[in-house]
Amino acid sequence: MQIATWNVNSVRARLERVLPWLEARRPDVVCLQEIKCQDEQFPREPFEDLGYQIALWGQKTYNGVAILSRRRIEGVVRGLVGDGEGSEARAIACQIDDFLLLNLYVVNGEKVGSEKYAKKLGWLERLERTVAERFPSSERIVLCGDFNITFDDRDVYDPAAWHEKILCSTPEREALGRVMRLGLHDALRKFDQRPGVYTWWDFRTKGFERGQGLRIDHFLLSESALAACRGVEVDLEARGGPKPSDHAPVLATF
DNA sequence: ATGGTGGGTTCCCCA
Repeated sequence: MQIATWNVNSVRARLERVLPWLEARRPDVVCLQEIKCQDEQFPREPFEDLGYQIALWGQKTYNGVAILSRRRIEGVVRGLVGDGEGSEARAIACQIDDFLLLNLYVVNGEKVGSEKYAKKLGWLERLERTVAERFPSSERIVLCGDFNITFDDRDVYDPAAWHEKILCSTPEREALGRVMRLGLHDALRKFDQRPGVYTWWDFRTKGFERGQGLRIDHFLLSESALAACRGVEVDLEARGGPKPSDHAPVLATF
């Protein structure tokens, strides 16, 4: 079983990259973030034609998350504990086989100390409550998506330049750490301890062309899921070529 | 220190 996560930065704008990629890689499950469309605007047919069921929580213009699965999707839950009417579409959960899956698009936070930064920390607190209440660590838990947080300097191309900047600040890392402490493990680090594994590169600075990226897309697994995990791979090829997303897909094999 | 690009919307926001 292979599960992928990919911030596609608009599913409609990315169709010509995502569909051939699905045909080539054929992952069983794909968690998409930033689909940037409402439910009724989601291009269902081409995915269904490839054999995928779809669970989604769309939103106009911003955010939006979707789960594609070749295996039966059960028990779909949108949002986090404490989400109200009008909450942003940033989280969707379901069960597939014996995996409890939570697909996340964490608030970016813009700038340390900003209003959006405070919102990010508040959202992460609700993520912590959600995992504590709905994702018992005794189960096979898979949290994946765009966390918009690096774990440590190995995830950052220029740690000095990014020191205490957004995506790298101590309060963000500690907030994510409190989620991890509920019994989750950073799956990539089971297989690769080296610095320089990145999943996102800024368009504006031509980050990918310069090899300047950050690792902010993660697979966080409970103990039993981690034990079943056989590998985690970033597909760099998908970040190159015409009209790419600014994120590469990450695949976990079980 | 600033702005660069890219996506979606609507005359600008978000990343």
